Amino acid sequence: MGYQLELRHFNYFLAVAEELHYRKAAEKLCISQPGLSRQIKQMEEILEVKLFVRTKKKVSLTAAGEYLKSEIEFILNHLEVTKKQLRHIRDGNFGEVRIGFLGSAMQEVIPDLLIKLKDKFPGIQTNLEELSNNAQINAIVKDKLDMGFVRTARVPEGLNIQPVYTDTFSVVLPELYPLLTREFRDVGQLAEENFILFAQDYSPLYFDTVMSICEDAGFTPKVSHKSVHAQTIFKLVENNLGIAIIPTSLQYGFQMKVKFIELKNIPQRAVLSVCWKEDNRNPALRHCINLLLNQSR
Amino acid sequence: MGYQLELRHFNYFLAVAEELHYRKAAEKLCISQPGLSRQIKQMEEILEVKLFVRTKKKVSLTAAGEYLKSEIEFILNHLEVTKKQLRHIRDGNFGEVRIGFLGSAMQEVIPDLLIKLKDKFPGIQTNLEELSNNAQINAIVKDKLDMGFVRTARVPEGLNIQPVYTDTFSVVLPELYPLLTREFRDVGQLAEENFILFAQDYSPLYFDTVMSICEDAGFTPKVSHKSVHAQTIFKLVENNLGIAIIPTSLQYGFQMKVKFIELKNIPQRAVLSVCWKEDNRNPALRHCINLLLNQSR
DNA sequence: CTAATTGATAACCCATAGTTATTAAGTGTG
DNA sequence: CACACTTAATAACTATGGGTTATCAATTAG
Repeated sequence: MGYQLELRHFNYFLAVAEELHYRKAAEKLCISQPGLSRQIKQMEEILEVKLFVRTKKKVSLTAAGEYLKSEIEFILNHLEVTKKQLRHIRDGNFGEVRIGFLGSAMQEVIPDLLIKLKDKFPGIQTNLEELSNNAQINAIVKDKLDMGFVRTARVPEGLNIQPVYTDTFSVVLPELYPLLTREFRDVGQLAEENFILFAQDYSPLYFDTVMSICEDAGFTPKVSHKSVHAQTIFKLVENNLGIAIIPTSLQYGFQMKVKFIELKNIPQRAVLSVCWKEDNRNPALRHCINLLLNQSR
Repeated sequence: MGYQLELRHFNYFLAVAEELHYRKAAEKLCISQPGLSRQIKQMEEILEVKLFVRTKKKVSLTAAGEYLKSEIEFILNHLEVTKKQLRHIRDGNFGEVRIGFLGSAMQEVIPDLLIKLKDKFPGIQTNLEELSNNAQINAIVKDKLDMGFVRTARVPEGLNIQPVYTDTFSVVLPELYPLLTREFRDVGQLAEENFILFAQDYSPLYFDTVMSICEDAGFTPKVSHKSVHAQTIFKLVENNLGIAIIPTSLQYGFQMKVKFIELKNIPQRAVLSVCWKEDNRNPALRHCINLLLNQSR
């Protein structure tokens, strides 16, 4: 009767909603099954809404339960972030920003940002994680990440995206490849080679752009290998397994027996963008974004 | 110890944060003061963060407490909205949309929307509230309102705005005013009259637009009265206390002894826009916005 | 000084979360 | 169909800890 909804109910509800099995959920929560049953029942009474359908050995969510699940996930995650921020504030820090990035952002943009952050906002903690374009965007939507460095043109509704670094492309050739830089005119000369590219699902935009570079030069490349790490690509090139086209800045920081020819005369550019959720409540994020966008102009 | 944060703590914390006085807060919560003291202390232990400073008869929030207050307010409000939505889903309804509006939106746009909603989504409940531009925008930012009908050009970051109805302006004159419609050429003829306008802080854009209409006609109007209700303005005009310039559609629905002359030949238009929060999680809102934006094109 | 605030502490009580034991109902096998 | 073996719900009990009252220490006001 005069009961009150509590966070405990939320955790119990989520466990059942995930397992769709009272005993298993109770085990996961380290409580007994009847206790769990009663709490869920109580929750339904408090909310005056049926959340689960128990029928013939099967537990399933009602429409309302489905909706509640996503909202509770949102609230509990928000709470976790808040707790973390609280500790940062207590320690005299301003907050934490969780940053996702593609490996290629580590060459220029991220070190720059970190140095400027340390200078202007020494209190802001950073938490870096290397992820694919899609993984970053999903994490940002779910508030698991505050911002991401991606190579993509379109993002879901509710996300903002701004270019922060524009790069030419370069061809990567084995060190002893019989073509001198001064003899190089355009990519068409490499039409017969095998190409090694970043995997399409890792960065669809990159993939399409490289294809368009080749098409502009009048051929369709034979793609022999796909990889997600620059190092792997360079290694393959070094071993004469093919050639590659990559964003120019990626060449720095590797010691490989390969040579680079920058494609200055084509219109395509590799654009690295920063992406964040419009309504992210993390105040430290705003400072980061401002630093990034002002420095690049 | 192995204590756990609960919603109860949130409500207690908010009461103390608002009253800044344990006894008064305890009274408001209908519990005893020692109980409240203990719960707050426990909360600080769980979070490992001091939330209040108790010093010499005065209770005040720490920086962390200040931050937590705003986050808890956000979470509890979100929870209330979720509960309401749950009941709508249970009742076979799709959800509830809380709509704010300026009085002038009630003539055309809102009745239209409500009829279409009833037709296409009979399950969506609406909750209408007449508010000023600013009050609406603040409420939308704080998730107290899902959408608003405003006359303004700029909105804070995170809000979307789209025009839904464009209107000419009309001059409002007393019924017996010695100027026939066919004699009317431009507003300049009314340069010597007193003007009655909507209050500037009620709708800054309207105010500026009317000023620009007069300036284009080569004079600066003498503003004698400001009001927030169309009815009041008409009443003042009826009693020869001045003349007005209003969005044309406002004239419908009133029985007043005034006449209207539409200003068809000036470029200014009164634009009514719909405004909503980009990341609003209310699924019913999307349907509303889609209905609105499709119908107006 | 005394009186009247304030929030914190201590000791107690009882509501209720969580327990164990059991039941009812469903599923599947031979 | 009887059988074992699930499942979640129910009943009765236990004990944690939220809320209570009584009191204290500290500050402020007169």
